[in-house]
Amino acid sequence: MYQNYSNILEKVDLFNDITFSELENMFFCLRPLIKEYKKDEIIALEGDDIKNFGVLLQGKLMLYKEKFDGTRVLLKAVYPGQLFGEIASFSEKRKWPAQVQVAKNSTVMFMPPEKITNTCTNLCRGHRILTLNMIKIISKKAINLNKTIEYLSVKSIRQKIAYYLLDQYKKNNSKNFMLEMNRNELSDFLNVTRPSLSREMANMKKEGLIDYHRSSIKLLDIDSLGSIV
Amino acid sequence: MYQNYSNILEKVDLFNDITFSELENMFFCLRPLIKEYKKDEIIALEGDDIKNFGVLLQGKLMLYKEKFDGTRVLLKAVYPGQLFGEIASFSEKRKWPAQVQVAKNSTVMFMPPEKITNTCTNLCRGHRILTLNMIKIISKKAINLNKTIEYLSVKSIRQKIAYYLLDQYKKNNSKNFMLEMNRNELSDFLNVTRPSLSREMANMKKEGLIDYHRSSIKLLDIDSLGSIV
DNA sequence: GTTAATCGGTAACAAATGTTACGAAAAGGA
DNA sequence: TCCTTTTCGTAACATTTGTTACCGATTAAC
Repeated sequence: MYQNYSNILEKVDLFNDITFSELENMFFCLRPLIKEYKKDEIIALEGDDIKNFGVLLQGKLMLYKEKFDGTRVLLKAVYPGQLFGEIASFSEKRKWPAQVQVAKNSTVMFMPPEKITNTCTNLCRGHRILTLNMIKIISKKAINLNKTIEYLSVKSIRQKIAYYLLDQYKKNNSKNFMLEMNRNELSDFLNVTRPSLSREMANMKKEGLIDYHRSSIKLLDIDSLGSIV
Repeated sequence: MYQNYSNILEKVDLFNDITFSELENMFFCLRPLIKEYKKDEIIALEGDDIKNFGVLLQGKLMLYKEKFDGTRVLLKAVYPGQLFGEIASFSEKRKWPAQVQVAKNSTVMFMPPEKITNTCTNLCRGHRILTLNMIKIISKKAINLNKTIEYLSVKSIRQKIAYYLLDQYKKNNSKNFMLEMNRNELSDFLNVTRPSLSREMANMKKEGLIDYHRSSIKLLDIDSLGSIV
């Protein structure tokens, strides 16, 4: 019954280094629940009790945070292979921290967190790796959160831009690269308004720190960019 | 040999729900390394390879982040019972993310992360709980990081204040409470300057939202505070 | 009790950022 | 190709926040 999903299951980080046949055996023990959802369905509401964490096999989900006035804010999208709710499911409170809504028809695998932490009686290799993978996944999320905090703690727009561009520079290993986001998304990510972002980028261009046209960026003075940060 | 530390070991979250005698047995397998440090010693530099994560048994440590210009910023303090470096030790890169320096003469227990994830041959109860505790600890850190991000994403000072005060309100379960931080620390936490914080608090006092004197706070209009957030 | 150090409030001014609006360039569709 | 929509740059102005400086209140040290 899991055969249909074999190619997706291979891409799930939680199942890294576990062969499909191993996995099939483990599922007898893990007993994951597989559910199909239609677009716009709501999987969980913020504050609901969380029993299982989810693994998205197919489709796309959106996480929304409810604000006081009833409006909601998009937190992030979940793509196939990714987990959601796993951090909350291991926490004390065990409440969904955000609303989960289906953006495209989706297939979700649900698993109780206890199955990750309780080793099964026959001490299988797969189970041990599962635990290790889970720790890695959560650690990685924590590291990414740290990164986000670094961006947000920076005060001036110029610093944010420099910070971001130097990160991209390291990532691309080149002074010329394309931005992965458009101006709107970037301004959102840096938590500033688009015109303010554009203005500051224009200033930096004037001063000869960078050059750009639309998404294509050229870093002209790495040292000065570094000293801004 | 671990007897000296028994009262401290009981307070370490990583060892929750594990009795001291169980722990002593486990240490034969875990083989933790216990080291003493003098004030001002440097335990690790940012970027160093990380082999073990640490558990602070006694003393106080400071984590510093190096900036481009050589200056460093205090990230946070580590107190007895807390872990440090555990997230990085489970990540791909395995580098120390910050400099670790001794603030007060300290005793540190180091443990290799593999010992947490590899169940030992005799499948002891303690080991399973250790893994569970570690997942809980990392999850909790991730949740706290999320909280910090929420504070930082808020744009206006007034929103930050409202956000913070409502959090404290929930925590204390009363409209009257004492702030746990002085103005300097609070302004630092909210990532604004002290005079700006004071000014905005004064405005909110004028408008009848809150009342305060020094550290003692009284929330006068919860609904309005809520609608600010 | 006296003195010094720290903490918090406040105000004037400077600087940074947001707001709003508009137009040109680019991209996408029919 | 032409039209529409989106994206981006830009400018004037409003608002918010930071900076600097000073003073009184509180606390700690002697």
